Amino acid sequence: MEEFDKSIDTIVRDCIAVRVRLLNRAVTGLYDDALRPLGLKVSQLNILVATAKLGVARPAMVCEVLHMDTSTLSRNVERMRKNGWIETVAGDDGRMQPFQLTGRGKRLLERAFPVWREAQREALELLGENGAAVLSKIAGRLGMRVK
Amino acid sequence: MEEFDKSIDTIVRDCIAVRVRLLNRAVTGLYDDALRPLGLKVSQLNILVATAKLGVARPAMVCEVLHMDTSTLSRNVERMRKNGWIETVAGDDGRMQPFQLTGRGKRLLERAFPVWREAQREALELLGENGAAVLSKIAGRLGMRVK
DNA sequence: AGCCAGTAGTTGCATATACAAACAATGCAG
DNA sequence: CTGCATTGTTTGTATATGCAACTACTGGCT
Repeated sequence: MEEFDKSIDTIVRDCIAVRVRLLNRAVTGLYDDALRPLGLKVSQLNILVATAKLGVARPAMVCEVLHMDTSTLSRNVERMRKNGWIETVAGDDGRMQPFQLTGRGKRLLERAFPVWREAQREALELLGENGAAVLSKIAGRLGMRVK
Repeated sequence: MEEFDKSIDTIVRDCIAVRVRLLNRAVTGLYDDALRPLGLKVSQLNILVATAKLGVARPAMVCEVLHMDTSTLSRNVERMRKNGWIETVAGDDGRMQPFQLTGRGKRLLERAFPVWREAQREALELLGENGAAVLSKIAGRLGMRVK
């Protein structure tokens, strides 16, 4: 077999990025489908949850926890602010743009919880208990610790 | 503790989507960083590899293997066609838009291979042998089989 | 006070992603 | 052989994502 074909087969057989991205599309779709009736996407749910957990959240904090680019979050926050789910609050340092949940955002989260649980059940079925455990360990390795 | 806070903690502690998406960002970044000097993104590499493997690829086939929306692929293909990496070929069925690698696309893939290997090494370090094995099993469960 | 390096966020640009709707070609039912 | 359901792809629209460049603010150094 040609050298080229060997390389291709290696990538097809082993590439971690292909699999992670595939899994991401599948799992994201699972949650997005479930949340669609609420007009919410799982990406936004993640941010709402992080905000709820933090009380008053600063963009840099959320980005660090979620390994997300600040520009990505910036636009997400803007959309969610427009939706009335979060509101910016004044901070002592003028550079910061801290934000927190609104009452409406909190009510949305309450409605989202049972929906999330069902999607979570399906995702767990896909990954298996072991898969979920391994995933948690890897995520922890990436510094995802939310106390 | 309030019911609301319990729900939030449950999501923070267990949510599979958060972790999968976090891992996706981290791993995609790893490969994208490595491939940047080639002007190539890992998403495009995936498609080039699939195309190389298939010889003549039809959008629907690639989408099925990668669990990707056809519209997503459509735009990717268009970009890569503009870059001269792939070319559309005539098919017997007029609805289909089959495509294949160009010489230039093949040469790009050849140059990409050693770069991929290095990113793959880093990704493997992040996931661990066990993590990679578990991931493969899950991906297989999603129907990712490329013979 | 005034400059400047560092820090926090936002904006410009490009790609990635998906749902829904439009489009195009096929093939079958009558 | 004509209408129509089916199939394969593209387009419209919206969100997600990240790099690079920019803006805004702070705090220290002089």
